[in-house]
Amino acid sequence: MTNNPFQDLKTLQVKKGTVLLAKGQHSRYAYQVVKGCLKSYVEDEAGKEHIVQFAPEGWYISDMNSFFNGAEAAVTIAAIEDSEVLLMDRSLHERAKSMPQEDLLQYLKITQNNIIALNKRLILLLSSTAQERYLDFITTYPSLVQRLPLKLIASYLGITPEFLSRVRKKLASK
Amino acid sequence: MTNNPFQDLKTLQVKKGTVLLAKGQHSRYAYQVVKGCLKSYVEDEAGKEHIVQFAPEGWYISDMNSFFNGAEAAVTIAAIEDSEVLLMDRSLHERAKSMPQEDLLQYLKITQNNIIALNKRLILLLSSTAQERYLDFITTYPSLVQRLPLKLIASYLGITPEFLSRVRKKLASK
DNA sequence: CACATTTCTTAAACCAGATCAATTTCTTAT
DNA sequence: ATAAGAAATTGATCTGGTTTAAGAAATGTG
Repeated sequence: MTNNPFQDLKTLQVKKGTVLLAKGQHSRYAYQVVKGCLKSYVEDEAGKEHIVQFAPEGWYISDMNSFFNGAEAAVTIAAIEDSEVLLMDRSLHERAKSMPQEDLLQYLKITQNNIIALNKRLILLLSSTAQERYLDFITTYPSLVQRLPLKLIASYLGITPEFLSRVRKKLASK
Repeated sequence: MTNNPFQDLKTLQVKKGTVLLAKGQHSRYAYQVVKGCLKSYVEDEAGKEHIVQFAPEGWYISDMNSFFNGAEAAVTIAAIEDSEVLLMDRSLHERAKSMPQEDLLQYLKITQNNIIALNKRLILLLSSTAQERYLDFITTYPSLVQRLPLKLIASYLGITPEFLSRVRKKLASK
């Protein structure tokens, strides 16, 4: 995002694997990724990780319910590459109240795009097979396919790495 | 929602089954439900219906990508009960640009709550069994459980009516 | 009221995707 | 370079949920 409505942000360098927000914590920050890539995820009872979101360069990531409403974070946010992130403090969000109209509208726009993306993902999960979701992923996020380990993509798609491997094999044989 | 930022809305009475927005159309309106209940859904290749959202009294429903960005609607919106809805015209949304700060913030808040709910649903779909999702549904939307046919709830949960029936039988036997 | 239509349930066969376990790449650090 | 761990593939087996089909219960409608 050029022309960021939040100008006075602190930069943070994090190593791959660093946890920026752990489930259950109260989130003080939202993160904008300048370089590298973050993920947010939940763990089920069996300890299996399910990826909610990837955030490569230019993307925001946070636990919105925690960041906006002070709730306990439902997700964990961690770096999957060495990354550089901008910290957007809750107080900055509070300051939205006194933000210029134009910045507020841009903020609103970002939020709306977020909803649109979430809705698309929801529809895919509800109505498509694993193969269809994978095909959508590689066309929607071609650069991420190159970059991310397949097991993370599988987790995002809601399938096991083993099954993704089979899906890919089947696609390759065509 | 009390204190609606959009005051000058037109009311519409619709019979059960009425389609307010069909997939592929350009959505002119977002709908606020005053009475009754709407649904938005997609159909897969097999013609099976998958419910994206229910909108009972007080809820908003629209195809955001169509409403905000003029895209073709991905979902169909229809009444599942005789309903009364408020029409929020695109032009009203455009007028956000000249909206008082306070109204814009309220608008933003609604949008953020929407994201939070979508995220919760996504996490449930990714990490829970059909039974867990049903249990969450009956605690989160107890009034809808009374009111809606089970086959619609099954569609919302991402399972077949037959399997929901089995889940309920299993739960009842405890 | 009776009849039609839709909804809900039950059961058996079936399938997409999971699990478990072993093997083969691919990374990464030393 | 090489060792060691992590990622990816493959095969065998299993399971949560689907499909198909049929009957039972509820709901609407002339």
